[in-house]
Amino acid sequence: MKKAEATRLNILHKAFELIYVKGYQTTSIDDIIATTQVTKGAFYYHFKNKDNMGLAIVNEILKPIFVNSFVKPLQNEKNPLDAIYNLMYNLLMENEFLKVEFGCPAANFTQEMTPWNVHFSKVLNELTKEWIETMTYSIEEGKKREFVRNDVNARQTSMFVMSGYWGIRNFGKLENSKKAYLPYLKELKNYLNTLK
Amino acid sequence: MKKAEATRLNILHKAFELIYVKGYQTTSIDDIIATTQVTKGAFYYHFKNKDNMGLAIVNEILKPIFVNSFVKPLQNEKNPLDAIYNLMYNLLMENEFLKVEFGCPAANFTQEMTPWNVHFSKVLNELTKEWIETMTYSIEEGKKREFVRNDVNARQTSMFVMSGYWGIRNFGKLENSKKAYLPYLKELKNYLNTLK
DNA sequence: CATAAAAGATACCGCTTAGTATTTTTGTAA
DNA sequence: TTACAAAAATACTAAGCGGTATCTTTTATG
Repeated sequence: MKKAEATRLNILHKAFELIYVKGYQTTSIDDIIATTQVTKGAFYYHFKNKDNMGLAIVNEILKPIFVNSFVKPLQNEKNPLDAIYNLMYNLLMENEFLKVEFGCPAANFTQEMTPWNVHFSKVLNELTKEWIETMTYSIEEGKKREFVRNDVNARQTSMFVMSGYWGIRNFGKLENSKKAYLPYLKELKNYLNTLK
Repeated sequence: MKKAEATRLNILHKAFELIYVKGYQTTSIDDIIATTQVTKGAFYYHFKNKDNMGLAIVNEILKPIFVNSFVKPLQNEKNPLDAIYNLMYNLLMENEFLKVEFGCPAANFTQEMTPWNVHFSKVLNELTKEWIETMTYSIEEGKKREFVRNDVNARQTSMFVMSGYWGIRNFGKLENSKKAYLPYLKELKNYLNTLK
């Protein structure tokens, strides 16, 4: 990897961390260049402006993480209900990258940027759509293999599950404790069992 | 009502609207005094600083709305499952105050302020706790009247329901359409039916 | 090794921010 | 009417913001 590319990625990674912790609007470019040890000239060599960098973060950092952690675990799994529960358990309880006190990066971005910048909304919407679609497909396949009742509406279920995840992330943030996740996970299991 | 008190409340109401639409951090005091037609001197006569005003908004504006719209509809209802569904339907589809494109004010505040100001977290936590508690009690009562299965965990269910609500609000914001609410509501109904 | 372009450093600009200090107006009770 | 405090207006500050212009260093290539 070229040095310039390394500098760029370094900015993206560090900035993403800062934004995940502090929020986008309250993370200043001066904050970013201070923690990356990169000067303003270097920053503006690589990015046209702040939003340009923000979009790069979503596309180049958040998206791959999302696909790897949220989408892939649902693919090529035989029993979708187990896969969904395991995914949620993993994301909430075990994932070392996602921290309870900072919530869900995608949800954070959505809430903060949606009123301001349509480009963010667009990309984030594509991201969530991919998740919903994958989960929906996974449930449909599960029906064929008789892991899931035939009268279950796959898309409806996917949206219901995703909503719960986003919501409990926000609640965990408020409580600042993973304990808040446990009753949610238990009830998620109950709910998923009713779909068998 | 004294004129001074009217000025104060006017600031709180207008500021709340602005913050609901734009977010707390990105709503400046200059924005607020511009839309309220109140001068900076008047603003700082009534509030020590911005966060002081923010807390007053949560306590004096958000809290009463929350109790009226979220908590009261669950009280003195015989069938908690119907009450919960009707509440959610009402909040998402009919409530004239809550707008799909701006999400849930309480959730917005939570996400934005939790990393910064513990006072906000505390008040917001009390708010949600009140909701959870009311819903939990309502379900417990429903058990006694045989509207709800006896093996249902009331608190677990409440947290599950609340999470879904917060999550779908964020999703609605992203999609910018109430259509996103419909599959959620359908599946919520399915879920609630399994608790009978 | 020369050279040019890529990459990065430095200083600064115009503007906005939250907050303060000071003055002026308004309401009310004696 | 006067006295005085409550309420509001005005002008200002210091710091922070995103962004630009300009200069210097590094790197790749003939």
